[in-house]
Amino acid sequence: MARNKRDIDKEAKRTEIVAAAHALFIQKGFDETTMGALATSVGVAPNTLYWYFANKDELLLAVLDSTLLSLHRDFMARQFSSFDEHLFWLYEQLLACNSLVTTVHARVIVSEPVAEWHTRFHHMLDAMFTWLLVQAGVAPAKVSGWLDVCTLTLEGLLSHRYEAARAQRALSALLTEIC
Amino acid sequence: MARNKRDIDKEAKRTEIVAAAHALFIQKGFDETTMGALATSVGVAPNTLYWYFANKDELLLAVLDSTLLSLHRDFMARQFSSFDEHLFWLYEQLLACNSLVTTVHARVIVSEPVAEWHTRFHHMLDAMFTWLLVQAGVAPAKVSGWLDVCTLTLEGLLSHRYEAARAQRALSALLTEIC
DNA sequence: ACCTGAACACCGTTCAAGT
DNA sequence: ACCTGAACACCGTTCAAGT
Repeated sequence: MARNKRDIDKEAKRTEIVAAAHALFIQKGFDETTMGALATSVGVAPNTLYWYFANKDELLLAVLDSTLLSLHRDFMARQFSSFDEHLFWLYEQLLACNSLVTTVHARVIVSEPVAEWHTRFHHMLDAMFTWLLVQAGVAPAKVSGWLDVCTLTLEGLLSHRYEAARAQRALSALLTEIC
Repeated sequence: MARNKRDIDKEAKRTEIVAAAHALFIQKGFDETTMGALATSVGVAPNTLYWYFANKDELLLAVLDSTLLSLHRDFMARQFSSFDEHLFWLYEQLLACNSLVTTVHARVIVSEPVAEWHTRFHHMLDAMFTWLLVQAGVAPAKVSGWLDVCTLTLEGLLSHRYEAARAQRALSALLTEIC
């Protein structure tokens, strides 16, 4: 996309803003991060942010996309020996940005673009779980029934911030029963 | 609690406000319901609400409590022939106020009283599911492992507003495997 | 005791103006 | 093209004043 130096600079600035927003959204939360605070963290006037992003929700979408992209990158760079290891790794990764999960669910109701992103995200999760379950030897006919249980349990564990031990126990209960 | 006429009037007014807030929170959502809109809906000045409730979160807590109370009342007035029927009934009841579920999860992070209410609510759900699972003949040793899976799946189905058929399928997958 | 008008602090966003 | 100061609309909340 970025053709000339000007485009590259603009892209770099966008990336810088998204990085700062990512840090603040996770540290303070989306609602608690004001555009003013984000602006000072980047060293710019609040309204300057609106030259790069139409509004706060588009900024959220950019943060979500970049988070998912780096998650995917890390995933590809790893080898997993078992279904368990795979699932727990994913759990730990997502736990680091669990406040984003809650934020998405809150904004889905009021923002159409966020709702679309949320749908796409779940399609991705579904595809991943289907692959994992089939890989683990679950009969394809039974997969569809378990899909939502797996996804929702995982998401619930994140948004409720359960201690690692409890999350482990719940995921284990699921796994031993399915496989 | 209400001793004399004055207390009764005050309690009645509080109940009226809570009822109006309940309707608006469910119809429009918590964030999208301004104190001003709620005030006009009750026919009073916005700041009058602060004579009855310290802030918007306390109003939310009152709505949550009243919702839970009437749910409990309805529950007691019913007979359930099976675990399935019981669970689906609960699902349908909670679906009617699913936006409150999302709101609670969003406010838990920032409001201590809401966090306490949320903890109490999950204790209640845990107790209920334990009772149901034992009733259904699940070995007590296995109950604790399934508890969180049941709770989180139920909550996830609500907050994601899945169509009835899909929710039915997920809950059925859980039930047939557990029992 | 109960209610209100006016005001405050804050926040997302816009706009006209600068370079 | 990129950035800013000033302003706008809105919202939760407070406060002094009314009855």
